[in-house]
Amino acid sequence: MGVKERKERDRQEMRDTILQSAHQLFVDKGFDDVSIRNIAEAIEYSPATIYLYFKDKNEIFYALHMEAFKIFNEYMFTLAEIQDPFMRLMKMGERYMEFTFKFPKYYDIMFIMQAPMNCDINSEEWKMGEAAHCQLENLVKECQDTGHFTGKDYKTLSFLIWSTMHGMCSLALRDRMKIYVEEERSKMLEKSFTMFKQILETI
Amino acid sequence: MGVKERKERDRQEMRDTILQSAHQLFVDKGFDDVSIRNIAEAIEYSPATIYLYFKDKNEIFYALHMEAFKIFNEYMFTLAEIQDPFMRLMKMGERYMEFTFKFPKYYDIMFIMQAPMNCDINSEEWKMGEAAHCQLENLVKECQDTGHFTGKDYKTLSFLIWSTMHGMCSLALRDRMKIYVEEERSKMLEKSFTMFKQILETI
DNA sequence: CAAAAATAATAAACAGTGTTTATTTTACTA
DNA sequence: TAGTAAAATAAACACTGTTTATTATTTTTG
Repeated sequence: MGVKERKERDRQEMRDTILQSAHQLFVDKGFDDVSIRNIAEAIEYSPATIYLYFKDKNEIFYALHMEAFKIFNEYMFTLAEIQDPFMRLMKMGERYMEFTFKFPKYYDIMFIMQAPMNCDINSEEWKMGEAAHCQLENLVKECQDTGHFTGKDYKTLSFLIWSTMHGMCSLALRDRMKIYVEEERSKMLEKSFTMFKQILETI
Repeated sequence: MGVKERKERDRQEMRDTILQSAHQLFVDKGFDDVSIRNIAEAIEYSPATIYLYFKDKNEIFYALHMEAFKIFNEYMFTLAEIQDPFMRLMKMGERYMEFTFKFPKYYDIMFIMQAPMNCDINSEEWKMGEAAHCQLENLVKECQDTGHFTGKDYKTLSFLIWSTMHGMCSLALRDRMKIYVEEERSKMLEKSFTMFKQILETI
C-alpha cells in the first residue's frame, strides 16, 4: 500500500526536475529572463504542468533563493580552521566577494532583486538568511574578545560591514563602476576592499 | 517660415509631455510596473505614438535616469555654505540617505536597477553620474588638505565611502533588513551611519 | 477483469507586455 | 483646391504569467 508514498516521491522528483531546469536556465540568464514556458520546454512538459507543482513563479523564486543561501552559507562558513576571529572575518569578506562574482545570479536574488519578500519569519529560506547574518554578528563579537572594535556595538558594526561589502559587490554587479575604465574596475574593487580591511584593523 | 522651428518645438513639447506622465507613473509604481500603454493612456494617445518620440522603453529609462541625476546632484551639491570639507562630506552622506528614501524609485534606476547601460561615455546622463562621483572625489581630497584620511588614496576611499552608503541604502530599499524587526530598521540605519561617520573621523 | 473515480497533463484561452507595420487622419505646400 | 508630407493610430506579432475546461492516465472499487 505504498502508493501514496510513491506518489509523494514522484511529486518531489518532479519538483526537483523543475527546479534543476529552472536553476540552470536561471544561472545562465537570470530570473527575469527565464519564463515558465522556458522551463516547461526544458523539461518537456506543458507550461500548465509547472503550476501543479508550484503555486506561481515566485514559489520557484523562493526555492532558488533557498538553494542560493545553502551554497552561500557553505561557501562562507567553512572557515573553522582559521583560529583568529579577525583573520576569519577578513577571510569571510574575501569569500563573500568570491561568491558574488562566481554566482552573480544567485547574489542577485539573495540581496538585490526586488522580490515579493512576503516570506514570513518562519520560512526556511528566511532562517538561512538569518543564520548567515547571525554568524557574522557572532564573529564580530568574537573579534571584540580579541581586542578589536572596542567600544563598538557589534550588531551595528556587523550591519555596517555587511553594507560595505554589499555596496561594493552590488555596484560592480549592476554595472555602476563605469566611472572607471574597464581595466581599472576589478583593481578598484580590490583596492577598496583592502582599504576596508585596513580600516577595520585600526578601529 | 518658422514652421520647421515650431514643428521642432512641438516635438520637444510632446517628448516632455510623455516624460512628465512617465515620471509621475514611474515615481508611483516603479519603472517595471509602468507600461508603454499606461503612459499612452495617461497622455491620451495611442501606444504607437510613444514610439514616434522615443526609440523604445529604454530611451524613456535613460531620460528619467538623467532627470533623476539632475535632482540628485541638486540635492547633494548645494552645500557650499558649509566651509569645513569634512563637515560637508558628512552632510553629503546625510543628504544621500535623505534622497534615497525621498525618491526611492529614482534611487532605484540610478544605482540598483539592471538596465541596458550601453550608455556610451559621452551621453549626458552619463556625464551627470560622473560629475557626481567627481564631486565626491574632490571633496575627499579636500578633506585630506584639512588633515583627514592621511595616507589614503582618495579615489579608493571615495569608492569605499560610496559603497558603504549605497550598501546601507540599497539593503534597506530592497527589503533586506528583515533580520531586524520593523521598528528597529530605521534605527539600525541611523546607528550604522553614525558609526560610519565616527570611523571616518578617526582614520 | 471492467467500470468508476481520482489524478495528472495539457490545449486553449485571458489579460497583459514591448514593439512593428500597414492604414488612416491631419497638416502643409505648391 | 489638389497633392504631398507628416502625425497618429488600429491591428497585429511574439512574447509574458496564469487559469480553465478538456483529455489522458492511473488507481480504486464492484
